Amino acid sequence: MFSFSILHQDPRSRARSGVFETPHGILETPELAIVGTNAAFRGLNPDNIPSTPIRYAIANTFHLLVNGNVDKIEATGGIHEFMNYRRVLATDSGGFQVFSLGFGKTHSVNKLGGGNGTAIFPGTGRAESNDDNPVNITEEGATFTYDGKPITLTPELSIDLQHRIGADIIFAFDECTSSLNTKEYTAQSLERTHRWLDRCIAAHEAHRNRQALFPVVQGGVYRDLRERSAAFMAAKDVPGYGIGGSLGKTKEDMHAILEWTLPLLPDNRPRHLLGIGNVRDVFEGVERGIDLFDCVIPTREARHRVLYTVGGRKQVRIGRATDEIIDSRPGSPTAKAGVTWRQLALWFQAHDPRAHEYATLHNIFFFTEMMKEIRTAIAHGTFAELKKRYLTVY
RNA sequence: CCAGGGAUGGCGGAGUGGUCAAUCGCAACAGACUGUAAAUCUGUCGCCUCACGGCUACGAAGGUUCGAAUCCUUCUCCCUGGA
Repeated sequence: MFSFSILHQDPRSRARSGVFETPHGILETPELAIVGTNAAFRGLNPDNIPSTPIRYAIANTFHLLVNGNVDKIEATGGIHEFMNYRRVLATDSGGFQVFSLGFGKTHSVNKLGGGNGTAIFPGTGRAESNDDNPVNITEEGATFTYDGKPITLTPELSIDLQHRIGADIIFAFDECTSSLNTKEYTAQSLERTHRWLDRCIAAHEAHRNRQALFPVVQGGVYRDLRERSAAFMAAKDVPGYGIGGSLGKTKEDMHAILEWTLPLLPDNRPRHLLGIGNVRDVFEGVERGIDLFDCVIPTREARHRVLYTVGGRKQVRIGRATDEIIDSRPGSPTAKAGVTWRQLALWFQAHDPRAHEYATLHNIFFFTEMMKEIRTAIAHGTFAELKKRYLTVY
């Protein structure tokens, strides 16, 4: 169970394609997980999930917990059954929420960039201390205030919840740091995340044949911390790895982080770059040896009327709409249903749920096709050409 | 025909003598979004100008006033009751 085989290695980069065996079938890599935080893909009618080309999905332990879904999932016989999705599925540990509902919230930072500017919630700007963090992080775990009530997530609880949820791949409970944190804080956090990892591994021992536990490399933008973290995790007997945390303020930062850490991880294990990416980042990640990704972009931007096409990102606007089918390639959901740019724009205008449905189906199709092309290109030794082709418009 | 009510920028709908080119919502337009606090958020949104500023505007025409989307008169149209 959970064996990973590399099928093709790109001769000109660290890109590789492979297969990861799981209880819900083989996961061909590289692949991008579609995010279904609360055991549902936002915008999609659950009835459509089986006919979707999704081969990898990720849900979220924290959100499933606070929404009262863990018990329901357990009662249904697991998350695959619960969400009517029978392929490979992961759950995030809730570690990202330690950041996104805590420091990230008060300082309007995301895991990329330097805070503010792109964040939608007004923040207080730069802060060096962690004192005003609404999430209280201690050695034991992290305490959130949710609906006025405290909720404490510990490594043991996160793992137990993830057992009950039943995804194929689960992530260790970690703290995701941001670029606003100091190196001192990042180092402390990193050490704590390492101690948490040992607790996660211990809590998971009895389930290791049923679910794959991936530790998450942290260390922010600091080379020595990243290397320390990667080395610490590489020494663990685990079926795969996550790369998480602050990936810096620029693309170069993210590339450097990958170049520092990936060579330190066992080559014969899949590496999942958490929360990334857009088209460009997927190519840059694959080129540096990333096998798995997950990102809200395909689904979120679809709801925000951005569609991904072979010609680049395009916003759905009635003023630019044509009577062309959105994507006429084989397997395209908009081709199958005959959805034109104009039709989709009219649905958005009327707040018709089909707008979200087809925009989301389309973006999922686009990213799924792109990942397929990446795998094929790696097999044929043409990854560099494919990357170049995509990056002229992305 | 009588009695009421109403006509505001693409639409809905505030405003009821000056601080009104006119709150707000929708639509439109230009964007943002990277382990989902996100069907969200930011900006523009009468015309001319980079801007200062100018011009035309609140059904129509007159009038009162230093000043009117706001008050008065007449007209046009719409809605609700009653004949």
